[in-house]
Amino acid sequence: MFVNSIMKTMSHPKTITIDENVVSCCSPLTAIAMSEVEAGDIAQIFGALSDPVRLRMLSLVAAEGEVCSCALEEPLGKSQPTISHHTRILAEAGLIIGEKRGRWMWWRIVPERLG
Amino acid sequence: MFVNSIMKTMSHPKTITIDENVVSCCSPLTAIAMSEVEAGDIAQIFGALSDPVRLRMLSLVAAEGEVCSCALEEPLGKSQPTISHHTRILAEAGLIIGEKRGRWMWWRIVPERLG
DNA sequence: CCTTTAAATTGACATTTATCAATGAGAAGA
DNA sequence: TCTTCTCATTGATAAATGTCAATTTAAAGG
Repeated sequence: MFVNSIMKTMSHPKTITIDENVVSCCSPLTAIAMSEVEAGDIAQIFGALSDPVRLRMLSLVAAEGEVCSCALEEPLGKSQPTISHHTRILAEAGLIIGEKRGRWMWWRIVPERLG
Repeated sequence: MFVNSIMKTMSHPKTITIDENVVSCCSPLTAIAMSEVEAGDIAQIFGALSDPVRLRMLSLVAAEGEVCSCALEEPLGKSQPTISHHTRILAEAGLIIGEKRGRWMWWRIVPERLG
């Protein structure tokens, strides 16, 4: 239910029709793993989503539509530098985008990424 | 494109109709963040997916249908204890399931989780 | 039993990560 | 210009993570 989309980037199942009795468990695999580069790219996105504070942050930004950095400190119970740290990680993963207006930094989700 | 499914577990956007001029950027948010418990649960799943080795491992298991632990060492270039470590994390996140047959541990994906 | 084999566990270590206090940089207003 | 305010950056620290060598556990087969 959760990870549907990611698996589409992986190779498709292959039905192996070789005689099961002959193939020992440790014979080389017929499939080739996802490339290291691709795996690293995708892992970065999942890494951004692997922290509870960032998930709650995302849920707030998604619910509000647009949120100022300073408004996130109180509901998340984290210091200003920590909020800045997490917004940066989400932004670097392309999940949110920020716009500075005057003194304030406004964040919103990137819909193509978080649909 | 990647994270569609997760966002459905987050609160829905609310249209705020309060006078924009009055609301300063740091007034309290109207939305409530995802609970810490829920965020922790989801973060665990994303955490399992946030490592390149585990993503490549998943791609191999998905492609082969069923893979023995020992068959993963060579294509992933990791030691036996490291493979065991990663299969355990994927299994604890409910993404794969293992079955011991004789000496061998066979892994397959949990389709309801990775569909 | 004893040996062999596959996997899990333990212990150690280097790297990464989350956090905050302190400081720096840029914008707005008096 | 001077002060205030918001955010970013730096530095420090504790905790978590990925990795492997060594050991233990468990299953098969003499």
